[in-house]
Amino acid sequence: MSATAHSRHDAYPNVQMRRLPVQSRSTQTIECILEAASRLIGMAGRAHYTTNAVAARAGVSIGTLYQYFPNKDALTAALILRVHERIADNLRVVVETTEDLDLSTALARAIEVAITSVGEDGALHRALEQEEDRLPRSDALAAVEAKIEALNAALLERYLDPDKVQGSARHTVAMDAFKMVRAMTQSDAVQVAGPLDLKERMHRAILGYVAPLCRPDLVGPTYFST
Amino acid sequence: MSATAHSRHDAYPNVQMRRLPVQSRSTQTIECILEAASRLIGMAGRAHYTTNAVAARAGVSIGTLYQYFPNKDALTAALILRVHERIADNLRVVVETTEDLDLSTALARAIEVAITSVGEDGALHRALEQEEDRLPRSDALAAVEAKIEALNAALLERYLDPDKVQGSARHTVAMDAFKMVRAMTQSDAVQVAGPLDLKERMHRAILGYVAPLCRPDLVGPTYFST
Amino acid sequence: MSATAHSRHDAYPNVQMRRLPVQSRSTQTIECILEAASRLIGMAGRAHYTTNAVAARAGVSIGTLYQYFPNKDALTAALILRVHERIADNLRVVVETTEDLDLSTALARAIEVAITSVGEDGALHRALEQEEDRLPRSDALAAVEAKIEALNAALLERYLDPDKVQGSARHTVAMDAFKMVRAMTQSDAVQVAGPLDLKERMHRAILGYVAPLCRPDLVGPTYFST
Amino acid sequence: MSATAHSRHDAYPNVQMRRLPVQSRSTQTIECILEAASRLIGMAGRAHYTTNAVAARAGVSIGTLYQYFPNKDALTAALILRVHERIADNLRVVVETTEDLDLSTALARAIEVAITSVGEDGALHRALEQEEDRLPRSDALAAVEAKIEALNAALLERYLDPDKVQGSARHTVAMDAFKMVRAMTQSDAVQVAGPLDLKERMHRAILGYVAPLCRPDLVGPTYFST
DNA sequence: CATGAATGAGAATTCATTCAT
DNA sequence: AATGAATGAATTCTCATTCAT
Repeated sequence: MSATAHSRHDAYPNVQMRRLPVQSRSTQTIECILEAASRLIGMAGRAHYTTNAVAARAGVSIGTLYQYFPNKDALTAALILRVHERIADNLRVVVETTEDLDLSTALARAIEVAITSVGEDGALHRALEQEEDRLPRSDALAAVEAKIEALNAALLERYLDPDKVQGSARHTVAMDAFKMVRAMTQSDAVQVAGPLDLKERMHRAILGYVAPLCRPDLVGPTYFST
Repeated sequence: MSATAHSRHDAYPNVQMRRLPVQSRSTQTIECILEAASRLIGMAGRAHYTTNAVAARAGVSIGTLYQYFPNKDALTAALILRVHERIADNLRVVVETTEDLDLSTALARAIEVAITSVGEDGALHRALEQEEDRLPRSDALAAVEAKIEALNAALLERYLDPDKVQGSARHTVAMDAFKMVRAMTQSDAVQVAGPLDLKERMHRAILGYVAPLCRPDLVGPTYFST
Repeated sequence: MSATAHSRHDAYPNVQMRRLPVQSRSTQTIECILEAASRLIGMAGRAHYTTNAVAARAGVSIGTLYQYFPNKDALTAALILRVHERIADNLRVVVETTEDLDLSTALARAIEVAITSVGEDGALHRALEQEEDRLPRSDALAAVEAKIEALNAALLERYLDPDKVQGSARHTVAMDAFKMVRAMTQSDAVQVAGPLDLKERMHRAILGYVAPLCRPDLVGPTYFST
Repeated sequence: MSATAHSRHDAYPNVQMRRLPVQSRSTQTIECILEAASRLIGMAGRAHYTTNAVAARAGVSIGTLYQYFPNKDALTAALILRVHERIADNLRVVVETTEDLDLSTALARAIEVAITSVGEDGALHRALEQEEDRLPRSDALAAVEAKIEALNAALLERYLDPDKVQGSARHTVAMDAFKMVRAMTQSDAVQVAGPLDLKERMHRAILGYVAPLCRPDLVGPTYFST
């Protein structure tokens, strides 16, 4: 191999897809492969995430998989992109449906969506995060991540108090909130229920961080003054 | 080769150390191995974390490594244990040195310690977290984790308001705070500096979450009332 | 795989041996592997020259092969080196034993040696020549080739007429003669016997080329004047 | 997939073309495919000579390629045949245009033609030679080779002295000369220029071999008598 | 006839683990 | 105890070939 054969430790693995799906059959095949990959990396742990296993689970031959993805990393990268696209989609919905709400209520909705979406494939998210570090950031991924950041910023934009946070710090705060949601959602603590369930705890945490930086009149009910 | 040679995918890998170090030379050898493993898993990424590489880097033969660790997972488990012990040590110091401080000041100190310690081996922490999911939780690890939880609880115990949080929820809140620290520390946002630097953002976040659950007279300065 | 996994088409494959044989057991293992590789590439054709086949034929496991050779190209390069070393050895003997002979007799001896040596592994030589083009020229190989050129030059040096060939052309002529021997020896024509057997034809060819460039008094009997 | 899908290592690969081109469009397609194959095997090295690459380069689908060639070996065989046909064509021209010249001049012309033709696709020639060993000799190829041998023989026929070479040895000598030309032309020494350029060296070599076997009155100027 | 998606045997290579010395 | 050569199952990836459309 050339560039090829065993490129597991390559500094810059090629992460682009090999063949763009033009016909509907191809699109479906690719979807099957990604779905299989998702399940394997999410359920069984990295060790079972092998290209052969993915192909088998997708019901296609290993050769077909490599027709679309030049190497395993490209498949993983496609998976990462897909997950981010779903996050962006969810965020977009949240942004659109919270335009007229106060901060507290808006956050409650955002958290609800986050919990639901991560509940579906939390293990996948955790597993992919590690891979993300190692893989080169494709343009497509960078674009989606930019969109996510923009959506996050848009979500908080209306509430942030210009006197307390300015410029890029606005984005930083928005991303902090986003990361807190991700972290708490994925954490083992998810299972814990009871008088203080995850949703309320997350609401308290995010609101506690963000509210003091926002315009008081748009915050809504908080946990402070009591 | 026997059927058991490759235990990579075994359901329950043996995670116990093979031989407890009784002599000082052994202890030193083990320390070398763990140190080498730390560096490899932390710096180069999981892909370069191989038993042969660890042995080479530790300056011992692969046979010697297997003298002390029955398999790779046992080595990884030892690494995880070690990291947790360090966290516990750090926490203990924080607990002891914040006994008489108000919540705000105590958290500031805790955050400082966390940032420093993770700054030293953050990549290691991230990499190990994934392994942790897969490996069986050894008694030793469970004990250290219990200690960490206890220390966290102790840290907040004095401040939490019994009217607002009761029973096990106290632990949950403490661990939430701990996890928020871990998550924010390890996140890429670390690099961001400026008017709102990481330390202050973390302080805001944790305090925002915890303060409303505490006795107001012990909280100290917050970001709310402004 | 790192740079590794499948490097078949790499522009610059690593061709160095991985571990130099220090113990006698290792030396023997390497020798076995090279011998097996020789036979496979020589007898069966490139298609059967696979690392697994080589290991099997050498009676070692595939892992052992890769302990010494980082990839297939390195094995091939070692083979090429070995073949050239043998050529150099043969040449050295010829040079030493023809010091006092006339050109015609010296060439006859050289041709005899060449026919014998190539007769042993002519197919190997042909197969390796192609690989040689593709592989990077290691320092070791360059050194042996330089030695071969020097020996060839030394062989002819005494006979060449300074008035007819000067400077580097002397080397060129020597190498031409050498290549003619190689080419004719390896050619299918080898089988042809009869009134004009291979040995005589080669003698005629080389002598016909070289003699006119040599000092007449040192040439000895030729085929011309008749 | 059927057991016969991979015929790579078959003892006797089918080397016949599947469909004789009767229409001009087919002829053109075949020509495109062969041209693409030529370039790939010649320029990029055997490793890039794959059926898919050939089809892509030829601008046809892989299915179309297999319409005309039952397998890869058949394509290679067609390539070999084509190269030999070109050699035969060149030889024919040389024979026809040297009828009335003396040996020395005729050889000079032949060498010139050889250098030119090999200069065009020398790498291709070298690469194909190896394949030739492995593939079964088709009737068509045997015929062209016979024609080449006949042309070579014809080229020398007039000059050879019946007293010095008889019968089949005449052919042997002719082919020796031909092979020497091929070998020297393809060798690395090609690049060397200077007082003794390739053309002169080849002339010296062939003439040195052949002239002593020829009728002195037809030889022309040689390098001997000096 | 042409297309190109799909196939899968097989090749290269890695790495956890064993065991003779 | 320590060493490190040897092992081989498992993994990634290629490419000749088929066949439904």
